[in-house]
Amino acid sequence: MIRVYNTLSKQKEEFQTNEEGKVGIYLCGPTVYDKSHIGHMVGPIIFDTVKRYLSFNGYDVTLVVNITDVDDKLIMKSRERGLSMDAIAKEMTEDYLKNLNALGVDQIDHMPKATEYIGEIIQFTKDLIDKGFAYDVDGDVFFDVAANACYGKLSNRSADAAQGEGGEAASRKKSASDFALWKSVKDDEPSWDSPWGKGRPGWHIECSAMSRSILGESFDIHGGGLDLVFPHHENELAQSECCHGKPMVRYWMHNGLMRAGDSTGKVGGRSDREQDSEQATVETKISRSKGAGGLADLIETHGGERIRFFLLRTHYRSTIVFSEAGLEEAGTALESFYRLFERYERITKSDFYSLTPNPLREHSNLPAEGCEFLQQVAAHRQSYLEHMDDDFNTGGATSDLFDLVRTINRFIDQHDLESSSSEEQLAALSMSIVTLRDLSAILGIFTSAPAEAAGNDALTGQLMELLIALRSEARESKNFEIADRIRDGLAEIGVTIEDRKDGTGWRIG
RNA sequence: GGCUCCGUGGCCAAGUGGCUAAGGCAGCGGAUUGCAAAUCCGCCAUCACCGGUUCGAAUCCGGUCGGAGCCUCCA
Repeated sequence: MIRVYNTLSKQKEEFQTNEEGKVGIYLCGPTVYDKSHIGHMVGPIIFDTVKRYLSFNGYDVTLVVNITDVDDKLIMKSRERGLSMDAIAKEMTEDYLKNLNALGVDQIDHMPKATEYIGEIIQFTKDLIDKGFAYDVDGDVFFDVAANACYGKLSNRSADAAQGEGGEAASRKKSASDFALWKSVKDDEPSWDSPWGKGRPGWHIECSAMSRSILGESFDIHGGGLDLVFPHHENELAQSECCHGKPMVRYWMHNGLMRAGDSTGKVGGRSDREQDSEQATVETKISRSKGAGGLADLIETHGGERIRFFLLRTHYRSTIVFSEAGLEEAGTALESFYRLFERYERITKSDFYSLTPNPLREHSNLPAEGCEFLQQVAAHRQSYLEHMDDDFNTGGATSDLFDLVRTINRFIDQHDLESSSSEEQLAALSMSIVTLRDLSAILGIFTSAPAEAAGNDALTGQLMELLIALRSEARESKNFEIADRIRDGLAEIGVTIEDRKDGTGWRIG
């Protein structure tokens, strides 16, 4: 039984779907007015993993991540850069997609853009007016919060408490907490025709319209960052439920925000931007140290797998404090997996990455009767699945992966499989490795071989063979001075030598 | 001011009423090794503080201190 924490009820609930075997997930994606930073990647990685796990459990999952490509910030950016809003949105969407790809996020089924759903948005707005939940004033349309008795149930606020200054449109609103569904055009802003004149959609309505179009009036999971609970999701929920007269989603899931390690405030948050504007000259340095910029750099230096693993080691609802040191540590931790995969390949002559994971939980059971080793593997697998069943506890689940690695290494050591092995032993080893393959695939890690370290080309390989041969000769004749000089010299240039029973190996790093 | 959340070993981090408080990084001791590397074995916490509830609490309740988020655009 899978349990999911629901922001609406503030507790974990048994996971049940609207439609047998099917799951619809809608995740609020970015407003594409600037390059994405690492904080933007948290949600996609988590919900990519959620989909993988639900699919593993036999559900047919549809994951939708929207792109907001019309909004105030985009309009400002477009004036700033002298480019069309469309051109900026396109550029930043490409950047976003490139980053998702590098982080192994490949489970998204639909990426609707607000500008492609203007018709649906207008229809939704009309529906709300017809039902008495919205009103139009001078070309603007506002949602009438007072007409919605349940307003505030997601963020636990009363309509009064929810009202801010009311913004620039305050004078035209009935109440300061009312929010725009449709904004009348100003100056040279991009606009579309509507029953209320030229204008553009408000921020929240696009998600209500697009989720309805793709997933229906009521779907299973709605995700986003914790910062979206109010006002965005509160307003979305109000719009959709007033319009349809039924629950919009079963489970509201919110991920914790990423925080910079060297100062307060979330990555990409308000203080970030204030600092950036005040100290434009050192922007790069500040942004880099806070992870708010240079996501491409981070991916370049650390690799997507390390970043993904770093995020998944923490529970999705907690705050993650970003630091490059944390990323480094995640990288060190991943090394033990890579070492084991190499060991497996030396023993079986087959490639870990060419193994096909079992797509379904029920097919990934392993026959462990009479074999203590496989029983231990099965126990770790069981523990892993229990962690994941419990509100997608990826942090707990990774510990089972490490346990699995140790258990497999111990088995290899105890039976000295690197020297000789029986067919039974090889079969057991393979089963344990396939289990590791299945479980890590759920987290979206180890899906493909890591890129070859820079400098590892054919010539290097030949030179290394030569050096290793020379060193082996030196060792055989007990000339350890020469042998160690070779090894230490290589260490200095970043090459590690490993003397194993079946020969000497080397690696960069 | 209102609404949330968090405080577990040197660092990161699971666990939210009951077997010996996961796992990772770092460190220490041992096996292995010519010495290393890799691997394995072992060691390293009573859970911010105070009080309460309970047969029993890191886990529930109250308070104190400390930190974070939202209330305005935000993943």
